[in-house]
Amino acid sequence: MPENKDARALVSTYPTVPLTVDCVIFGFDENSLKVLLIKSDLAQFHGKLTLLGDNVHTHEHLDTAANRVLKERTGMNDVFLEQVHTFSKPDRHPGGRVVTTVYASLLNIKHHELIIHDNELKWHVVNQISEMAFDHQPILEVCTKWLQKKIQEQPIAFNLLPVKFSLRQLQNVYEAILDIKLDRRNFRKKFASMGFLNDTHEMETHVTHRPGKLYTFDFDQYQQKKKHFIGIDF
Amino acid sequence: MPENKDARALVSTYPTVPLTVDCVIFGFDENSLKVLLIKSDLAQFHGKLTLLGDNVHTHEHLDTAANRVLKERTGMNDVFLEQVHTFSKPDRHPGGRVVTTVYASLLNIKHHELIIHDNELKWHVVNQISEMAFDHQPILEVCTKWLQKKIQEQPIAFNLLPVKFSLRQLQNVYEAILDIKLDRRNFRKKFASMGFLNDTHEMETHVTHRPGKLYTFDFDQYQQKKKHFIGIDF
DNA sequence: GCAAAAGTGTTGTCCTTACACCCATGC
DNA sequence: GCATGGGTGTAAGGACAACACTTTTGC
Repeated sequence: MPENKDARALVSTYPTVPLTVDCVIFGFDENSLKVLLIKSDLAQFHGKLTLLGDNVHTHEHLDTAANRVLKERTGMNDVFLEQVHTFSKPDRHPGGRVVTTVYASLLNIKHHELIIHDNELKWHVVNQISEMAFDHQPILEVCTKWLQKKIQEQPIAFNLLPVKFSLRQLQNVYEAILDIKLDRRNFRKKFASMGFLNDTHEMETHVTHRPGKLYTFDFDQYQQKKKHFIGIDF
Repeated sequence: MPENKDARALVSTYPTVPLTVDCVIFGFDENSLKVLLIKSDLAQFHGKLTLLGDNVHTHEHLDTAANRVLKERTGMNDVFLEQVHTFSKPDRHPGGRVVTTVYASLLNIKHHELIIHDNELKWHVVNQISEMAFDHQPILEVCTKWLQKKIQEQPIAFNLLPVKFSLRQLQNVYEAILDIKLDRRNFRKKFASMGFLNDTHEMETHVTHRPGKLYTFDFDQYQQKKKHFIGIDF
């Protein structure tokens, strides 16, 4: 039988835990997938790399906290920010029990020159990162896998590119993130047939080869045409 | 410059929050998707339906907590349990700030007769649930969408069925969860061509029509053959 | 004129879809 | 024998994979 408990009294019996958010901010430059990292403050991790994180305020929504961290650490408003997973191994933090919810964000490196350099904030090539503080290395791996799946299902690769981009740049994003080679002709046909790319009638400039056309992504078209049923496939 | 902070001192400055886990336990019976729910203890929600939840212990991994809740509430060990999302709206709980991490689980109703009936633990047809306590209604919607995506990508529909099942039962699972009609012949061809079904050479019994063959799902075959690259498609 | 990448089409294969008839069982 | 769902094949269309040559630019 329900005991008609008082909510506030009940919650006051719950143990409490420090919460943090960590942001995995992906960027793309020089044909490599990069991630924005800082160096740890903590003595235990003497200068090891960490994700951009901070504790969550007492009455703060985690989404809000992630946006706040992104802004505090980089000065930027979010381009795209999504909750990926919550990590809770009891000994994951040397300072005691801390649960962290991880968000991922994608942005264009060139559009967001780094102005804040606290804790040596810098872009790092994802597959050249050797060692990180806390459990941030496995967290980054989870987020990279998340990104690999995501770019195949949703048009978020465009967030990594300038507003106007060439098909080669787009293909580079896919090849770098998925770590595969794609056939150029088939790749172009695929995107042409989708109908989400607008020809700007502009061309690349200052390239040492034949310039390619520049396109923009037509988000409205995508919203109208996007699929809702994919098909059973595993 | 890093300040070489002490980890424990740093964490002690973080605000702390009560954490819970909630389990969305899906089952399938009488051609309907069902979910296991209890009635709320709380005065505010006088008998409204809630997910199976509990607070997280001080040094407990969230995965462990979810498994514990599943066992405490139903007496069962998990069939399949996966973290879906963490919900943190500051006012989501009338007792004050509570953050909850939601896990989803799928199991076969017939294999797990309910022995515990605390808080009127019962199966409810998912699309006939009118009102729930807390934010559990939107949480359930998120999990239902998660399930719709998941059954198209991974062979988890089998967790909802007996070990030996007919193709009709399998198709019913897909049709009920995705809320679509599928062509019977194409459905059968699809699964036949996958090669993950083993013919048991047994038949349905006590059915009022021609009995269908019974199959088992070959998990080893699946592990060997499963795809790793799906293809760009959005 | 040379290097480097852009641009372009066809063919075969496979997967998906649409669709209709006979069969085995319980009653 | 009748109602109910089981079991089966084929043809057309669409998507994907493989593959080579010409064009444009900077230097």
